[in-house]
Amino acid sequence: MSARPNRKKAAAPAASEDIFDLIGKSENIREASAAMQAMAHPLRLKILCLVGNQELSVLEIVEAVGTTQSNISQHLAVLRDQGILQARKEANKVFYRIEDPRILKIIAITREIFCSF
Amino acid sequence: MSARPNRKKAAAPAASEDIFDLIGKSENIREASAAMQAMAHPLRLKILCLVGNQELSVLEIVEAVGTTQSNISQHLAVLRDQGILQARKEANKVFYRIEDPRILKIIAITREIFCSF
DNA sequence: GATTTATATTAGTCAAGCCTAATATTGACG
DNA sequence: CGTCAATATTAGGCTTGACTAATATAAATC
Repeated sequence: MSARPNRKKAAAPAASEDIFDLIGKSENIREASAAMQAMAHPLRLKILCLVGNQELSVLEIVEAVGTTQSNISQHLAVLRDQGILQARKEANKVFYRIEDPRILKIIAITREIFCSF
Repeated sequence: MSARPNRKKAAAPAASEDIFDLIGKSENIREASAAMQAMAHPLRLKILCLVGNQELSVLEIVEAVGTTQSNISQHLAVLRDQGILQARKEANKVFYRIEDPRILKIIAITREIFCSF
């Protein structure tokens, strides 16, 4: 077991810019990175798992997640600004949901991978 | 359009601990969060996309990604410590690969979602 | 219109993450 | 054994992120 198994072609082109055309534009990387970074925080991930395909008010999220209202509000803002969560205001309350099916898919797979059920 | 559409049951149990049994143990959240956080950095995401299901040496990664060797080495260490990348040393060189099919799946889906091809 | 309820915003502090530069390790080869 | 090549590690400064506490907005209710 010393002969470098499983090696495919190296994909190391002369100009280092070419790589972007193979693995995606750097813009794509930025975008994906930003979205993942927004989702990766433990509280925000908990919020996303909690919301799922429902629609929850801020208060419900605060009570379920268990931290300050201010803290939750700031995390919701991050997710909202990234376009991951959508907000709907009704009278006094604001309801959050995940509109983008791609986000739902990512969360579903994350669950599938990291949770036992 | 004012009557709160798409609302399912609120999933807001009395004891706030119960939530963990519904959306996953807090341990799962931590684990998933850590893995996502490791993958979310733009350079690290680029590394992961570049490696894919190949096996690349550090030098190849450095040249393709385009930053300092030290910088790459540190990012590789983060991914290695998280168990996302596996290293194999052969003589002078170290080859990195993604062993876990779950990680490959996440990357594939991330690509599918954020890249146009 | 004053108070209460629900949410958002701001400011300040503290910790964490990232990059650069320099140095250390490890193996190959003369 | 000394040098080169490949990779890893450490230290330093700097920027960013997160939480707390306090304050602001906005709508409902009395």
